[in-house]
Amino acid sequence: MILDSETKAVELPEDHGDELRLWLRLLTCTNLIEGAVRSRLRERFEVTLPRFDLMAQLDRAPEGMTLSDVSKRMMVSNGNVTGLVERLVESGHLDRRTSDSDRRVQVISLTKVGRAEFRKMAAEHETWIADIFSDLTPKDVRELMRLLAKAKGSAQRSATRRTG
Amino acid sequence: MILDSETKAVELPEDHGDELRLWLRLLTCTNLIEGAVRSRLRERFEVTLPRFDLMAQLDRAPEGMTLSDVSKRMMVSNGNVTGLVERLVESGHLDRRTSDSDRRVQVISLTKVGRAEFRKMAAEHETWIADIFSDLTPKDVRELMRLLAKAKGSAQRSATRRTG
DNA sequence: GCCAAATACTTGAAGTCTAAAGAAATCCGG
DNA sequence: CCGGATTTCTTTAGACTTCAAGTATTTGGC
Repeated sequence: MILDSETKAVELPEDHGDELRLWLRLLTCTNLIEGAVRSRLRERFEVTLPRFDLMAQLDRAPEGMTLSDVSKRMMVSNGNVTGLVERLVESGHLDRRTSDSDRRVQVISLTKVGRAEFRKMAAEHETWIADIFSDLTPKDVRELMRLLAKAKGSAQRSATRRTG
Repeated sequence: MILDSETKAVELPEDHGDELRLWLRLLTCTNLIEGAVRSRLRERFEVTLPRFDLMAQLDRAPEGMTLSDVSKRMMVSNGNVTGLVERLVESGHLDRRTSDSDRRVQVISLTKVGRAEFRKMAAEHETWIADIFSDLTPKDVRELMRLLAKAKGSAQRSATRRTG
């Protein structure tokens, strides 16, 4: 057995328990925070997390974004964005117009009302996040940023290996 | 202004941008991995992530779990678990029985088929996760585990402060 | 024992999400 | 400039999710 393991003559089931535990912890951590943010958004502003996220994307793009861009940025399906935008246009938070140069493309942007509401929510949202992470030192934050960036890169390369 | 800032006589808007960026990175990282796992589960086993997660919980509890326990562990609502279990019982992966000691309680457990199928999926799942994190050194993994544990604790204390 | 409170679960309405198929417009090789 | 490939978006079916309200059961104070 030791020989096998050293020579790699046969594939023994390797132990990947640590990676699995890391993944579960990452997931738990994210779900915990996501749940807190979700319920606070609902309580304080009666808005859902997906709507807030969509508005956050648009707040950074004053000239608007196409649905495809939003879809990529938010890492959700195209069809999902269609419905989400539908409801936000309906409620007066978003404007939507067909691109002049390409009639397939829909460009969406925040309305004045939408932007004002988002800014109010975002300011408070930022304090929630700060409170949630308040036990972390600045060094912890930097270190987490660094390691998560590395993990993200690793995951992306893994995805590339899979799909080509 | 400097005086104000030092004496804390007035509340200036503090900069929590780092924490916000950390949260966004955490979310991106998790979504990326979750998406990869989701599509692989679908491709290889035609199973959804929530079903896999539920079976994973039950695999660790040979004697079964109550719906409430599952709900807490998975951090999802009770109503959600009801539907999820419904479909897995339907497909023959889960057994469900009413507790003898408390007729409000439903105890669910994996069927023989369900357990066998899960074990097969879990083995492969573990290799996916290992591949996704393969650029991380063992030290990176340990460090991430430590920092995420700290972040989790911080988030939990934050939630406690909010709800009492 | 009785009854209010708490607990465990289900149901219902609305929203979010995916994958897959379809419609419309553009692109591009010939 | 034609026609197939590609891109962008919508639609559809089915699953998942939350919250809130409702049902059944147990618990605990009296």
